[in-house]
Amino acid sequence: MSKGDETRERILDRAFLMAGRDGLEGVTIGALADELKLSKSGLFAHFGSKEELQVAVLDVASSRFTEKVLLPAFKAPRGLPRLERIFENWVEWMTDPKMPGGCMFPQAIAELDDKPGRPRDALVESQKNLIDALAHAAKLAVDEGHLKKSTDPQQFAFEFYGIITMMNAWFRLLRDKKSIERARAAFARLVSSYAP
Amino acid sequence: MSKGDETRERILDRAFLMAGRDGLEGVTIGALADELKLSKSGLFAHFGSKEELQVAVLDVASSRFTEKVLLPAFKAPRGLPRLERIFENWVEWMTDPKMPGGCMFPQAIAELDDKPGRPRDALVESQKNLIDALAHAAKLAVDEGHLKKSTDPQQFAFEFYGIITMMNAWFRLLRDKKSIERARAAFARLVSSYAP
DNA sequence: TGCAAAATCGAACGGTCGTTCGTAGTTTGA
DNA sequence: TCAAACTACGAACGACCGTTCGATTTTGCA
Repeated sequence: MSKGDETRERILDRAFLMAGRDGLEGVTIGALADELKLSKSGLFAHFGSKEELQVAVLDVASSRFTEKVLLPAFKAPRGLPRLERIFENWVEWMTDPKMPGGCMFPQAIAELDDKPGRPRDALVESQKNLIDALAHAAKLAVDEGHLKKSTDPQQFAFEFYGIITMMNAWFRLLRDKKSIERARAAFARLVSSYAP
Repeated sequence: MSKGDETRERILDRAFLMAGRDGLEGVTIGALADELKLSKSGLFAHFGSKEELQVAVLDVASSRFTEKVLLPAFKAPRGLPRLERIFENWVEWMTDPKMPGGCMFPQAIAELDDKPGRPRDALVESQKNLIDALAHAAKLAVDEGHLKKSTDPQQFAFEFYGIITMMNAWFRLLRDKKSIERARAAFARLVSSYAP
């Protein structure tokens, strides 16, 4: 890997954390350069525009999410066990102390939902992929007979994601660790209400 | 009402809308002054600091929410009918075309959750009040025999709010009108899974 | 080892940010 | 009616924003 690519990775690694704390718009070229002891112009040259930097950060975030939450769950058998693994991995991701500012996606969604552009497009695509992956896992659970036949996988994914989203909001804003147990209870109830 | 108070209301009314579109941090003194054809300094004098302006906007938002979503629901009989009214009022609030940028709370939560200060405190308090109001309405539904006795009202409020939050995210980011129907379906399932 | 290419830098740009201050105009109550 | 209080203004501030550009250093291959 060339020196330039190495630097680029270092930048994105830091930007990824910063985005969780301060939002995508809060990832500032100057602040980023300071933290990494680079010059503003040197850092800037790696991306050419702030918009490209944001897209790159979003790409990093979604590939890390896939790597930490989705892929490991494939080691669990398809169906309910895999859904449960996704859930637990996701909880861990959202509360990971190595990401003190938390996951950047909720913030990015709020920031970009009314702001057309390449970053928004990138976010929409990654969120659609995520939802599809969830719905697919739910479909497998139906096929395995773990969820009842009439289950709408997209609806299941919607409710699944909603529980996680709510947990994150309470956990971050209210600093309420009970939110994790609440989320687990909600997930259990979700699963049982779709039971065959 | 004095002239000054009138101006202050005009400012907050516009700021309220702007915050839904651009976030609390995006409510800029300069942009706000331009839209209202006021001078920056004239507008600024009404609040004394940006932080105070943010607190004022948050206060406006939570009192409008109470007025539009919670209070009208008191006309419905306590218990399930009232919960359903809250839900429908809330859906209307979230998708109100008179608030083109949507509700500012999800954005404010994401923005402020890692940023200590008076705006965060104001937001936390208003969100706690909201949750308590929801939990109280759920408690009444238990008392009325509309939900089973073992129902944890706070847990019910958590899941209720989660459905709304998810609906909002999909509706805003994916521009998916189906999200409203998904939310209604999720709410129905929530209620039925807590049925006595 | 030499040299082109790649990477990084420093200085400067116009713009916008929140904020301060002295001043002018307008409302309001005695 | 008249002065005091209130309201709004314009100009300027230092700080930071993203971005440009030419110079300088570092890298990696022939």
